[in-house]
Amino acid sequence: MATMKQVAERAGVSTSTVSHVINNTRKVSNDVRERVLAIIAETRYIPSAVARSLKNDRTNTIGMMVPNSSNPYFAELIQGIEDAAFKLSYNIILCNAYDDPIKQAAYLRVLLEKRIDGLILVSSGADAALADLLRTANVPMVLVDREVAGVEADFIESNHEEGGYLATRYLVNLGHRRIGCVSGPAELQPSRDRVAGYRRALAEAGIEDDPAYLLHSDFTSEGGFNAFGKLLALASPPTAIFASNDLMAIGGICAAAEAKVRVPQQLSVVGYDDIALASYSTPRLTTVAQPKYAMGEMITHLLLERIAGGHLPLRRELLKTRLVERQSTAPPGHT
Amino acid sequence: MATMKQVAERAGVSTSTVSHVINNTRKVSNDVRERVLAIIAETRYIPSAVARSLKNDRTNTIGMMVPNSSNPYFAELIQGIEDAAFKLSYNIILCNAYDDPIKQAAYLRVLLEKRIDGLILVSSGADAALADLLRTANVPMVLVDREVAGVEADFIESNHEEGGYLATRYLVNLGHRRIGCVSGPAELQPSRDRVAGYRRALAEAGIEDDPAYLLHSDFTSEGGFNAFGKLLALASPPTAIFASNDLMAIGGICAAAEAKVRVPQQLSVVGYDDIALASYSTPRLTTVAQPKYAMGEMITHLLLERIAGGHLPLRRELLKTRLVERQSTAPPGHT
DNA sequence: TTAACTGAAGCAATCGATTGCGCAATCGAT
DNA sequence: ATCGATTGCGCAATCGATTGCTTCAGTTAA
Repeated sequence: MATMKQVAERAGVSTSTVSHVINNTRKVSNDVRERVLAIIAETRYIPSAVARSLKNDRTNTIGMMVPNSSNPYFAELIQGIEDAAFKLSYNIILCNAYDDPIKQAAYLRVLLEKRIDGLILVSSGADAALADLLRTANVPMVLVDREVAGVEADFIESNHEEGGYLATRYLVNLGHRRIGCVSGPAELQPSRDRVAGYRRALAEAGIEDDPAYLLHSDFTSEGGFNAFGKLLALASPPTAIFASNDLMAIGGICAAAEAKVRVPQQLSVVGYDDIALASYSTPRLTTVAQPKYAMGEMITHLLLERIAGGHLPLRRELLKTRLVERQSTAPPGHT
Repeated sequence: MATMKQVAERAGVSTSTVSHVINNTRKVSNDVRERVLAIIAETRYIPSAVARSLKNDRTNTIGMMVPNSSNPYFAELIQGIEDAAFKLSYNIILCNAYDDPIKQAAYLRVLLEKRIDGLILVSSGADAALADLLRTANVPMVLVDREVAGVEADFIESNHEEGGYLATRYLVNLGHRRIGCVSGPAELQPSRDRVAGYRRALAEAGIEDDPAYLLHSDFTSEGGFNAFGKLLALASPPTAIFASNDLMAIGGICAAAEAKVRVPQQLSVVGYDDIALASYSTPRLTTVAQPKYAMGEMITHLLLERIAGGHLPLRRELLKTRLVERQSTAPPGHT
């Protein structure tokens, strides 16, 4: 691979000049500029970002740590982020922590060695050491969905409580009284928030909340399948279920079908996230939409502001959710 | 951020020594080693991978270009790759080209500037310039699923023709004669291969293949929805449809439901890819499984061999597919 | 006692860019 | 013709590691 020095020699100029024609950073005579460009084309020279980064102390790279990019929610979120980043000429290094704090810490270390300019973290859990590392690394950072104890940083999430509330209230308004909830892992704050919203809607409707109707599961279709199976096997099963994400809802609908329970006629289901597939699953899924793409853009812009520096106050964004009515819900007893 | 030089000074040794204790690359007395390690811990020194890369000419980073990581097929493939890479201490820079050759070229350029050690490319189309760039960049590379004209590189894909054949033969064996096919974009070789397999199975069964039964669409659930809608609106609609990926199959099942066509009783559907959700969609989707995770591992290992160098012969791997029978298929006219 | 070794650690060049400083040539004005 | 201003470029230090070569002190053998 050609280097700038070689280009300079062949063009009979100094490396400064080559550098300046590449970066348009000071006036170069047309004559020389064209000569240099010709040599660059001829030698197929490609500047080294690593050398540049060493000098500049910027890599134009941002690290993105997520629990699992196979979850469409994260996949779609990543898209928004990556799109926005691309426009601003930043690249994304993607890391899947698989909800494993050890793996997360290992990745984080690598990201810091690679001198990422900023970090987007959807945490898979963190101990004191991690928080300490994060704090002293002093890398611009935005936290998404899950806060990290002991770390102060910009934080973005959608309003999970409101989402849970909207979903449940919708079911209540349809006339349901026996409303189950399949929540995500109990230790995750978003799960808890959604459950809180669920409870608020129940309370508001004067419905006593039956602990048997609340199950925790992981955020997978398999988890949803199993949890729905349990709820439907109850002596007095719910007539509606709020699932904490669309994957679980879809898995749950499968469980219902196998239990010969028809959705939405005998069981209404509301999901969460509004992944692309929700519009085309069978039946089309009523769900709480998180503005994923917009979130992705906002996350990116927030992070880049942080990177740009200045002493901005800590930000905390709570984005609105929205109920999308489709066909997995109906009044109870409907046929 | 502390530098190695600062660590060296505080420990009263030279940077060489610090470097050697960090990398375990030559003997250092216990005395000195411990002193250095103590200073490293105290100053929270983190070595700079960018400086190291400049010297070493290796970044331990591999670039991954895919059309769209929101497609669960790619998302799951990426997981396999990322997992394997992590174990071998490589990181992935993820790039979504969105089937846009311009964007792909722009990304590629950036990846080359960043001096990735290797490239995994699921191409979104390439012109001569791109092929030229790829060839002269001379970066270790493995192509996945889609070849690039004018570029010689290792190539991995699953046996799409066989997959199409397996799916269709299965439908034939169930007794179907009117079998539709919703293929992916016509310009993609995997789409064409799957269609070829479909045709082979039809021919083998002595079924004339009706051009009206073959539709092309993009690889999304929306595309599948629309295409199925058209097939079902035919005067003599198919009793079974082979969809070229699971997203399209799921979207198609939604279209069937809205057309009051019951799956599998009135319409059998076979998908392709076996994404995680296929097991839990309604009905559970019969599909052709691609060994995504294994492919991901193989891709990674192949690429790392390439990176390690030596003049290995060009490789070309065609992985076996497998039909997974679930509940979206049944004999025709079945009730 | 001395020459030959061995073990431990330092020196300094190097990787490929960026950029402040300085120099020479040309220009315009008087 | 002279002088200050302007234009166009080159020199060389620098970013933070890695590593071949050297040096120095302490051992061992003769």
